[in-house]
Amino acid sequence: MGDRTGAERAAVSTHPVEVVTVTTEPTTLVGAHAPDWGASRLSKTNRADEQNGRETASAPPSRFRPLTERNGVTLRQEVRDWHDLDDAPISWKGATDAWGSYIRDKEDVETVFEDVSGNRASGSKPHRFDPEYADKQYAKLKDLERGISEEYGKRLHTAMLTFTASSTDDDGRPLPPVDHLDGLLSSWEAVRRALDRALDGRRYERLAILEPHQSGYFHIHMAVFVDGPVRTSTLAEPIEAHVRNCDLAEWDAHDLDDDSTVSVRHAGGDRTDDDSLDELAIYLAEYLGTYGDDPLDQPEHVQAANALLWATGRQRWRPSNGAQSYMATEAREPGTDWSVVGIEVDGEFRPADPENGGVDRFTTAGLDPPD
DNA sequence: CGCGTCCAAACAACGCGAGG
DNA sequence: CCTCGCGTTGTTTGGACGCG
Repeated sequence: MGDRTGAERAAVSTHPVEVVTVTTEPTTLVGAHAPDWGASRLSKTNRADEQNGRETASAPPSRFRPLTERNGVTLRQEVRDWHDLDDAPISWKGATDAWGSYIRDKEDVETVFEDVSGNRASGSKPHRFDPEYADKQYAKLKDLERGISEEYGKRLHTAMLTFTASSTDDDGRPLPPVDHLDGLLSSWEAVRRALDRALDGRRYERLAILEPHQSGYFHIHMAVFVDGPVRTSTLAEPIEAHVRNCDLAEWDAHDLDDDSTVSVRHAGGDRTDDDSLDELAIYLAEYLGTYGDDPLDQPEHVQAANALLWATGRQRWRPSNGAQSYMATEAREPGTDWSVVGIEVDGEFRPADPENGGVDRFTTAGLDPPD
């Protein structure tokens, strides 16, 4: 990883002027002047151009679809099509590029802070696409494994459920990716309810995660941890609920006899059974940190999928509350006496922009007639 | 009664900001 | 590196309820 970072830094150092410029306007970038930055920052997109230049030739048609064709979808300002009079979104490919710019700007800002200030002011918090964040998630996953296996002991059974949705319309045309994602999740309430009722009276936790397919479209993997034995037929109920309630879900993609749809394992049976849990960890870890330190080094379809999460604000991990408590990282002791810094607040301090609490968004409109 | 949705409260995530 | 706060959005949860 040191090599990659080194090469990256070297690349950055060849454009010192641009880097300095960036630090002066990190807020402008995501603020009111966002419409301009696509054009004014072409010089900054060198790395992306290299990658996209390679990918463009083989870019699937889906990348040229708009993010959504529906009204009332709230997305980041960065993926707004400012050339359109209506509030329409840009293409999937454009959104992926915008996501890449966002990632790159974060890196640049952090780097320059260290260079200029000299007093190690250190960069901002890592965003959720940073490998550091992925490391934390992986650590949390291991905490979940350990905690739940200790708690359930030999009774622990694990299951993996897979939920998919067709990424093409009736004519075989690739769907707008946000519409596909929303469609995929449209059955979520029913699925969760079905699972809860199917396992009524039994103790269980779950962790669902959105994972990109090779196409860049998402599917859902749900790990279920049950205190006691479970039949596959029991866990087929949430699958059935999904197919019933998700318009894009087809039965042929949810074969209940297929191990990839529903698989149950008795994790606590034998002595050398940590395999199944490790299998789960490895399985999920494939999408966490295996592509190196740089989010922009990840495969194109992973970046495209991340761009969707970024544009929509969707969260990738969907743990049950109980699972979440197992994943809680080292709760801070309230009794610890550490010298209280106490920011100079007492009502005096106010943020520069109290109006927006984080991300600028817009809502699509005028795309098609409402039902 | 099975199934699905609607709702509100509570919690967590996320992106921003600041300090030592 | 660590620690905070703030504001908005996303998600879980369980009760309630409508429907066939």
